[in-house]
Amino acid sequence: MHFGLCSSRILCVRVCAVSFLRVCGLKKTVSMPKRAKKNEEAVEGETGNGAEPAKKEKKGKEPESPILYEDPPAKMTGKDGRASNMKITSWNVDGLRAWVRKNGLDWVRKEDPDVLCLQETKCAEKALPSEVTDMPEYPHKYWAASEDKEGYSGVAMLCKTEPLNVTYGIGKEEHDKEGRVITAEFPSFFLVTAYVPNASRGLVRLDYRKTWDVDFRAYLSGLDQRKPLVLCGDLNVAHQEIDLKNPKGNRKNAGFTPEEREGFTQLLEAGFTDSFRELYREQANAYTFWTYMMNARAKNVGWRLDYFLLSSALLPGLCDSKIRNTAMGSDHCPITLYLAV
Amino acid sequence: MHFGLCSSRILCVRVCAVSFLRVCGLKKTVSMPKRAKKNEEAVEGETGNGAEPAKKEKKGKEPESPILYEDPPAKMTGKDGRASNMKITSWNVDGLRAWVRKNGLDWVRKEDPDVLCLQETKCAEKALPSEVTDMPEYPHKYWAASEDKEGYSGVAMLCKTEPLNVTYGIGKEEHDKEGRVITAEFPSFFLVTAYVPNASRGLVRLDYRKTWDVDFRAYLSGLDQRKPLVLCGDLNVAHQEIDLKNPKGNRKNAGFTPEEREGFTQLLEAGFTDSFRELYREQANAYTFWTYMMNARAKNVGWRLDYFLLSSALLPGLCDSKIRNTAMGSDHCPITLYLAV
DNA sequence: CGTGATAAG
DNA sequence: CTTATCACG
Repeated sequence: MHFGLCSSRILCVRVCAVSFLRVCGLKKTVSMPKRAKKNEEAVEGETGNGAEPAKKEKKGKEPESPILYEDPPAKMTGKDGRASNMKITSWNVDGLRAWVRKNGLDWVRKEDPDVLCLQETKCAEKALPSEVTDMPEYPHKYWAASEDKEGYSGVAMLCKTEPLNVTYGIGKEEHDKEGRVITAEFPSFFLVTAYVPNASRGLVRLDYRKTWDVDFRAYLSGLDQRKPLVLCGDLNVAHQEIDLKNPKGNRKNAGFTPEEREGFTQLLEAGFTDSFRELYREQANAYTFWTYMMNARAKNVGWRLDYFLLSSALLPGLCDSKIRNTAMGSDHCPITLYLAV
Repeated sequence: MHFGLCSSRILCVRVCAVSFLRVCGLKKTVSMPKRAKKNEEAVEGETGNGAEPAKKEKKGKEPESPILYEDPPAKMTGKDGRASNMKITSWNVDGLRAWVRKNGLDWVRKEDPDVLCLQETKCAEKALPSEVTDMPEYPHKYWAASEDKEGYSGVAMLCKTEPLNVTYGIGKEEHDKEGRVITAEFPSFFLVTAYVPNASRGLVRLDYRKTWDVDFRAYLSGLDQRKPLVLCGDLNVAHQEIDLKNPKGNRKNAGFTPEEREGFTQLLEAGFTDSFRELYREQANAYTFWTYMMNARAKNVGWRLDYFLLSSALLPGLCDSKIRNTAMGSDHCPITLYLAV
C-alpha cells in the first residue's frame, strides 16, 4: 500500500469521520506501549492530582504518553481545620451492567465512599444486577432511568445514611424524562447528581443543551437559596483549555463549544465553585474521560467532564477533590470529594 | 432462595419463553462437564457418522452427554466402484464475519473441499473480510445477500474450478430478494446451495415457507430435467423423529411442523435422496445444529437441518456424506459430501 | 445464547 | 471503541 499524493486527503477524511467523538488530537499510531513510562515532569507532578503540572512553555511535540499517577493521599481537613466527614464518589459508568461485569464494584468497595453517584447507568430498575441492588453497604439506593428510550442515560445515588428527602429531575417536564438528575437532601446540604445532555455529533442537540443549562442553573440556584449544595456528575463540558488535551481541535465539537463553556462559566458566576480547579489551579493533563477509540486513555488524550461543584458556604469545609484515573471499567474514571460538613 | 410451590410455574415460564428457539428437550442444569464422557454405546457407534446408533429400547433417562465423535475416514468410492473426485462442504456459518474471527477458515483449509457452500453469511459483499475474498484456493467466488434487510440471510459458493454458469435465486421475484439460493452448473451436474426460510417463532412465517417449499421444489425439478443436481444447505427442517433430539416437544415448533416435514418428504418424492440417511439409515443423535442456549451442543441436544440431496442419477457415485460435528465456529456444523461424477 | 444493525456517546 | 436496543434465529 502507498499513500503518496493523497495522504492529506486521507487525513482529512479521518478527522471528519471522528471529529465529533472527542478524539481530536489523536493520531493513529502503529503500536503504543501499554504502560506509560515515567519522565522527569512526571516525577514533579506528585504535588498534584494524578496528572502533570501545566508546561511552562509548549515547544515541539507533546509526549505520546503523559503519565497517569497513583493518587497521592487525600487531604483530610478543610481550610477551617475541620476534618472530612463526608466522602462522595461520582462515576459515569457507561452502562452499569457492563461496569459491574468489569468489576467496578470492587473498586467502589475499596474506595468506600459515604455516597456513590453513578451516571449513564443505561439500565431499567428491574434489570439492575443483584450485585448492585443487594449491596448492604448502601442500604439507601435511588434510581432514575429514561422513560422513553430504554437503555439510555440514567443516574443513581447510593447512600450509607438515609437522606431526609430525595427528588428526581429539575422540576421541568421537558427535562425530566431522561433520568438525568437525582437530588438528595442531607441535614446540612443538598447533593445533586447529574448527567448533563450531550450536545451530540454535529451539535444537533446544542440548542436543547442551552435550554437545559439555563433551566438547570435556575434549579440549582433555587436549591442553593434553601441550603448549600454539592453538584456532582458528568456535566458534559470541558470548561477551559486546560481541561482537555486538544482545545484547538475541539472548539466546534460537543463538550467544548463556546456555548457549553459559557454555560459552565455562568454556573460558577451563580455562586458555585469547581472544587478540583479550586485546589489545583494549574493542574494540566487531569482528565476524567477518554474516548475508547485510538487508544486515547493510554496516551492520556482526555477531557475533564466530571466535576464536584460546591456552594460557597461549603468551601471552608472542602478537604480534597480527587480524580481517580487508575480506576477502570468505563470510558470515564471516578472522582471523589472529601468534605467537612 | 427457595422455590417451593411455584417451581412448576417457573418451569412453565421458561418453557414458554424458549419453546420456539429449538431448545425443547433441554433442562437447565446447575453444572455440566464441558467434555462428554465415553460410554459403552459410544464405542459401538464407530460404525456410524459421528453419533450413536439408535437405541433399541428407550428406557429411563437419556444420557446427558451423548458423545460427539471424531469422524471416521470417509468412504472414497461409490456403489459403482468409481473413486470420489468431487468434495463439497456446506456450512451455515451464522454470520460470516464472526465465523472468520472464530477461525472457521482454518477448518476449511484443513477440510479442503472442491466447493465450499456457506449459508447465513449475514454480510454485504462490500463488507466481506479480506481473509475470505483473498483465499487463493478458491478463485471463483459467488455471493448472494439480502437486498432489503442488511445483515440478514445470505449465501455463498466458493469453487476451485470455474462453473460453466452461475445463477442466483429460483426465478421467482417473491423469493429472490433474501439471498437464499446460488446455483452453479458444472459439466455433469448442477450444484444448488440454499438457505431455506425459517418458519420463525410462533410459526409466523410458516405460510410463506409452504409457498417457498412448493416453488423451490418446482425449481429443482426443472433443473433436474436438464441435468442431475446436488442440493446442499440449511433446509431448516428435521425430516423424521430420528433427525432431532426431542421430536415430541417440537411438533409445533419451526423446523419440525408436519407442514415442513411434508415439504421435505415431497422433495424426496420428486426424485431426490437424502444422502446421509441413505448411507446411515439407523443413525440417531446425528445433528448439524444445536441452539447456543442451555449448553445444547455439549449435551448433543440438536437437529439435523443441513443436507446433501442428490438426483437419482448421481446416487451410484455417492461415496460418503459426513457430518463434521467437531468443527466449531457457528451454531451449525459443516457437512461434507464425497461424490464420483 | 449469539450475530448483525442501529443509536448514542 | 464500547455500551445499549432490536430483529432474527
